Amino acid sequence: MKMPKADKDDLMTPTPATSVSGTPFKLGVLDQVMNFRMLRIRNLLTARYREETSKLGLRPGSFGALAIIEANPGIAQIDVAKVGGYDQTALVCILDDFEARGWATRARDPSDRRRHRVEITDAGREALSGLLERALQNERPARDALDTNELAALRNAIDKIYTRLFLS
Amino acid sequence: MKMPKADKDDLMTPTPATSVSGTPFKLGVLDQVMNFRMLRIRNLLTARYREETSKLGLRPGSFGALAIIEANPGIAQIDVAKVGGYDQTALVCILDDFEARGWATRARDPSDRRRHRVEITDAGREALSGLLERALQNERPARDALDTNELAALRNAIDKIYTRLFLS
DNA sequence: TATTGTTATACTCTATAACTATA
DNA sequence: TATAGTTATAGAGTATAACAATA
Repeated sequence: MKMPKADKDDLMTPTPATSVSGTPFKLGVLDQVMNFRMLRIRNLLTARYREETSKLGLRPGSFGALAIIEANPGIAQIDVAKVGGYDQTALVCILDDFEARGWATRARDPSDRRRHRVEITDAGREALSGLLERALQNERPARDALDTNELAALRNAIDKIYTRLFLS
Repeated sequence: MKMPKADKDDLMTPTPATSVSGTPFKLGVLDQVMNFRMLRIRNLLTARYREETSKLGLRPGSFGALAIIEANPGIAQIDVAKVGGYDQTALVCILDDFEARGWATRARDPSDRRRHRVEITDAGREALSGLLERALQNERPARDALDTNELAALRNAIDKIYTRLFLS
């Protein structure tokens, strides 16, 4: 049976066998898949963070939405959805929650009354600051695994990929 | 209001503003969060692949499970779950599906009759080959965005982080 | 007619607990 | 008593369609 091989396969040396209760297991062809490698560390990075924020009753994506609202005063809901990659209907729940917490306000746009201008409040900014701190603290171990050059290289590679994928 | 800053912040130059229908929007503090950057490209990478495989009736994780079974002949279900990071009950459905398709077999382990030894079939290997090809084809644009050195640096950084996170 | 926001709904994924058979 | 596998079920997340208000 023939298995396809990744391009530049020589760069893709196998991941150390995953050890479960002393016995080593292999990942097989998954070693060739870059997306799988990224998935694993993302799952590890996100698990604890999700656990913490869900205790606060926050939906996944709340942090991102709040950050986008803070950075773009008066942005319309639909643009928050587009920028953050959310479903528009999911945002309705998130913003209902933000209003209930006093983190953001909705107001009709006078120049286009279909639109709701969304603004962050001072309480929202304070909450955002706390959420950012948690997020940074959460990925601290990942950052600390790399030296300055390695971190810069990772950042460079990720942004190059994003630019390529997003613009094509 | 004070916002916390990421360590090594100087390396984290802002992402180019995301343009939606001509208007540029900012990502604000999200620029500092490495996990957010990785999330965005992973979502882009996975979207099309998920779409294709779900048309085939495959559950998310089927590719990974099949690869692990292929690489570890006779592995027990619970070890597939541990290695791949799956919920054990989710694996039951995945393996039921594999058996129905003739991709894998389950058999009692004579030395411990609680365990099911899982083996891939020739048809399963063929299916795995096709899934791998799709996965590699899917991330081709991401690989092509990087030169040889950049790809090696990305791989190095990801594996260093994984090793650190997994062993701590 | 198209767009923004909303509601309702259905479908999927995940997590939990309970059950069996084996050790 | 603990483990491997299974089943059933409830909860959360996501996606879809339909609707009201506005352009």
